[in-house]
Amino acid sequence: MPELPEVETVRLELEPILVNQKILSASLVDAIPAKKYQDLELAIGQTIKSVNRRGKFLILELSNNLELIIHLGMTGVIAFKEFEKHVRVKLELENNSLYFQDVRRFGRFLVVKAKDYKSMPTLHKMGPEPFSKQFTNKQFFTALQKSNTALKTYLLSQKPVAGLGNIYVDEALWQVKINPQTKAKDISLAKVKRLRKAIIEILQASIEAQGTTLNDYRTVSGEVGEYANQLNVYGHTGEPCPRCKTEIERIILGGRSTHFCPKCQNIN
DNA sequence: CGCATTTCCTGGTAGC
DNA sequence: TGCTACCAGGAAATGC
Repeated sequence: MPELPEVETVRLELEPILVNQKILSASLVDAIPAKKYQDLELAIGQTIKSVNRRGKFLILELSNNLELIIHLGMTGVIAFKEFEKHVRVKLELENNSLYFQDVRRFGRFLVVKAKDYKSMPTLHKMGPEPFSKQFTNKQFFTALQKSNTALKTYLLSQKPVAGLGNIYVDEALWQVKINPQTKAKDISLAKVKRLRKAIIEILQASIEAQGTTLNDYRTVSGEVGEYANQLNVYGHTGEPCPRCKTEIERIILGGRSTHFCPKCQNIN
């Protein structure tokens, strides 16, 4: 499930291939629901000026003050070769063709006016990038103070910081020994500082491993991400905690699988 | 408005 | 072999 490290891995591969290439055509194949594939015809004839990322969204800057927004959802994969099944978009470029595959249709591929994200509430209200100077201890603490929700659930909202999904939230909270059910506003400043640091370090380490492949995620060149080998709690239900050997528990929080060590991450 | 819950979607798999 | 039931989760939609 692509989160920030997986999307950044894809971005790093796309950037040198796409920048300064013109989009010659855009075709949709079984691209349903239509709402997730809007206005691609506006990209035809435009040149890709830059390949950026905001949280889990890829944002391709086009020459006519438009942006091509791509979200991989759960099963989105981008490549420069044909897929056998589940292709939704083909972009013909000058030097090659980009294909977007999405088995479960959670992904999006659409053109919007630059910086106009009103129709995309998550992107519109997204917190700072974790590697930016805007992501500070003060900002993070202030953001968390605003929410009465379980910390894990609030982190998944993308509001306090961008890019975290189910895997990296569980990993970061285990790293700093915070119970995922703790209310966001109850986290002390000292713990917020450690959590901020852990988030940055874990995301960085995963980018270096080209992300986490559990099932569908692939890099643009078709490789798997190797960070799955470094996960401590996600998907490790019933296995011993790498720190204290207590069995890792799995609960449902905000409708999502949540993995944690009941001893290390005891409610305080 | 905040927060909780439900919905979308399909392949893989467990159980029979 | 084939059927049903269930699970995975990011973001949007809906409900309260």
